[in-house]
Amino acid sequence: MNFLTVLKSSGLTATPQRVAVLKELGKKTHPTMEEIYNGIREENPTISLATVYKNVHVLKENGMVIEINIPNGKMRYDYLAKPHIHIVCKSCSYIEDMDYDENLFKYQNNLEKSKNIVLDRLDVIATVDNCKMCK
Amino acid sequence: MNFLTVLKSSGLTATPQRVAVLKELGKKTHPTMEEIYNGIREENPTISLATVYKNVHVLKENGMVIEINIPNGKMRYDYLAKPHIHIVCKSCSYIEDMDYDENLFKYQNNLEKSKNIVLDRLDVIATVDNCKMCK
DNA sequence: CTATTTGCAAACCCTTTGCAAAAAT
DNA sequence: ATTTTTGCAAAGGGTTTGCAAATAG
Repeated sequence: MNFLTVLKSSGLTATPQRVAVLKELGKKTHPTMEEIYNGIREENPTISLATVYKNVHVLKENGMVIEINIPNGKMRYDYLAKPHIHIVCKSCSYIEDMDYDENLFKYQNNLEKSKNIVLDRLDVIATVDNCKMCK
Repeated sequence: MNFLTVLKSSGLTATPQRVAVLKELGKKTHPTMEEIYNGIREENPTISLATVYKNVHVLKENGMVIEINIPNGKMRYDYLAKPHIHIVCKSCSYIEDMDYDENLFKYQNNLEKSKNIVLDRLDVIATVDNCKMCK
């Protein structure tokens, strides 16, 4: 997967910093801004945090990245996700991805029909008190 | 509904400020901290914003209030809600409540069974680009 | 050559905290 | 009398912004 090409074909300016942000988002799952920043700095120590913020937002506005709003936590970002839900552990903040299932699609369809609206997104965050990743 | 009694029967200290916060949350739907604060100040001009924050968190920890994490917006709070989802307009931030339906209950049950977990909450936020409240 | 992006530092906004005085039980 | 809460002001933490220099197209 060529991140530079992905950017150009979306009509975005392909600076090394922007490529690095996209690459970093393709690497980790659900990183915070700080994690993206620190990840990039290993190879590109001169990038600034402000540039990471600006680029993540550009990618978000262009539909390449989604924002995950975790209760009691920092904002997290996800690259090119097909619709899925997030299971968040309240103890350790570990995030697990889960696919949509038939019932969720039905729910969305019923909602759109009954209210005569088109949903932009349907974000589902399930929280659990503990998970298998907890110490 | 007697808010003072509600507090005492939960074992909480019933200060006038805490009663006022609970009363305000019972009045408005999905207020922000600032809106709760300003609402209370009409009748109780000496309350401080810090006190509102502290009390909302006490109420949240005692299960009387839930937190609604809207994309690109301020945190909002909701009094004693039976499970429902929120439809948020991206243009004007208007929030509409919707009941769970059968499919959503099925989704939650399947999820809990298939992963052998018990969910603390299942938060669903649907976003739309425009709504009937938009100017 | 023009438009966009970068990086820095400062500003911003919401939220939390420390602490002494006040109030609740 | 003891414990909890209040209110203030200061600090904190994440995010955004203004702007001149650098880079992309």
